Amino acid sequence: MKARYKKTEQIREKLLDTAELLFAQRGFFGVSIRDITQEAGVRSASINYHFDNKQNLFMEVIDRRVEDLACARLEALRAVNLKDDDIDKTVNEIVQAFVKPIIYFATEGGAGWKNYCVLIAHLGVQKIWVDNTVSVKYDTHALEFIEALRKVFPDAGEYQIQCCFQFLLSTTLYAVCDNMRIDTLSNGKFKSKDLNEMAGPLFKFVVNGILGAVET
Amino acid sequence: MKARYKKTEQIREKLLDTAELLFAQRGFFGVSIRDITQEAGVRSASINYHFDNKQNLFMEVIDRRVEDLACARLEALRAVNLKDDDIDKTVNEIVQAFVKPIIYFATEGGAGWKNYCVLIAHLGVQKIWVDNTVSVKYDTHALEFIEALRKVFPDAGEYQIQCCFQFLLSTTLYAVCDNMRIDTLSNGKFKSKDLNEMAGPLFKFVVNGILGAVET
DNA sequence: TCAAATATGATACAAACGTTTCATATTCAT
DNA sequence: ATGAATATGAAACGTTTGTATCATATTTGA
Repeated sequence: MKARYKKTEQIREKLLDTAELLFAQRGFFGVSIRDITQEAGVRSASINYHFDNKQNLFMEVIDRRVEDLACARLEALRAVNLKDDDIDKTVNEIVQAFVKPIIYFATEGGAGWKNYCVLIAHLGVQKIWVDNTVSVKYDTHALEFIEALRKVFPDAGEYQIQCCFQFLLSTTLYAVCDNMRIDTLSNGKFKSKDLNEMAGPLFKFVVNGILGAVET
Repeated sequence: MKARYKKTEQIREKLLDTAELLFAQRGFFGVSIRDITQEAGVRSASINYHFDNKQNLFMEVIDRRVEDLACARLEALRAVNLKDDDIDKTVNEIVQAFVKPIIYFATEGGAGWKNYCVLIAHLGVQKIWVDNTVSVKYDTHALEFIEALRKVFPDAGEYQIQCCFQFLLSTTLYAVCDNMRIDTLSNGKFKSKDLNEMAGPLFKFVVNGILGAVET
């Protein structure tokens, strides 16, 4: 680990913020090192100096927030009483433990978090990024949620459980991806920015969906 | 419209197939013209000759199948009796009208269709592509599905209806994106390739989800 | 069959790419 | 205050990018 001056930390943060924004908008290949450095107002060699190379900068962008999100989710999940007899309530709590943290960060965490959520939403549907980043960083905490679902539905098929988690994941990711599709489809009547407003319908949808999908 | 020789059609198809495959794997910016022409075994100037430029080739890749998918969906949707009193059944038919065609094409339509589905799944979560391609090509038929849902749930809020369509869409797109996440999360026990196997749980999930989300 | 239309192959272009270099300037523990 | 460690600025590296050129070859309707 390279020793650092105080000011360096600020430049690294600035570069991470800018990269996060641009990667979220156009993806890894759609953004050049000069795009990032120009937007951040630093020299173009900065990224190679501070992060070695572009790929590594990308990894650090992902890494920077992965812990916060995973921890918030797991903390919420561990507060759920999986042995409760009220299955509807338990499923609801599991779903909320998964969804609420990311919605919270996306809406209240500042611009950085917002961009980060958009970014991982789009990484999640691309095999190359799932292999190289998403799976590596998120699988362990994803497995805890799958485990929780299994405990709630001991009689359900393993495949049904896996599917339910995938459906929960896809609905959540698409909700935070900020593609503004709902804006155009509703003729501007509704804004995809209003993530908190969507939380209600989303919970109902996923909870009822899971309860329906594990039915034997 | 430029007149064409017979053989040209074959080269254009070959280029579209190859571009479709590579764009699906790495996205628009992750693929160069030389990547495509090399893989297709033609000279690198071919794309500019046959398609003017890279962006236009991309558009033609999208265009090539958009009609087939939209038509299959709308045909199925129009066969649904929206006035039926059995709401569960009607919702199920609407969902099937939306999901079945894309699953059919992705599994039985050959490699080209498979790649195409992966591609549009990943375009759907990126604002730049939603704006420039997805919305342009798919909004009209999406609106018909939203309209159908509204007819089935005349008392539901407009926002709930919009959300339901978004949830239906996200679950469907993620299912066909072929990111193989379920393979790693299940330790290889289940394969995301088995789209037909997932169709059952998916229908149950989405139908029950919608019924739950529109509840007032 | 022949002339006009269209496709090919090889090559070239300027611009943008990620990365490296290196002398100079700044920082910080001592 | 000093010296070793670290950061900066400007320039350049060799590739790769998307696109254009143009003489030659092929295809086609007449």
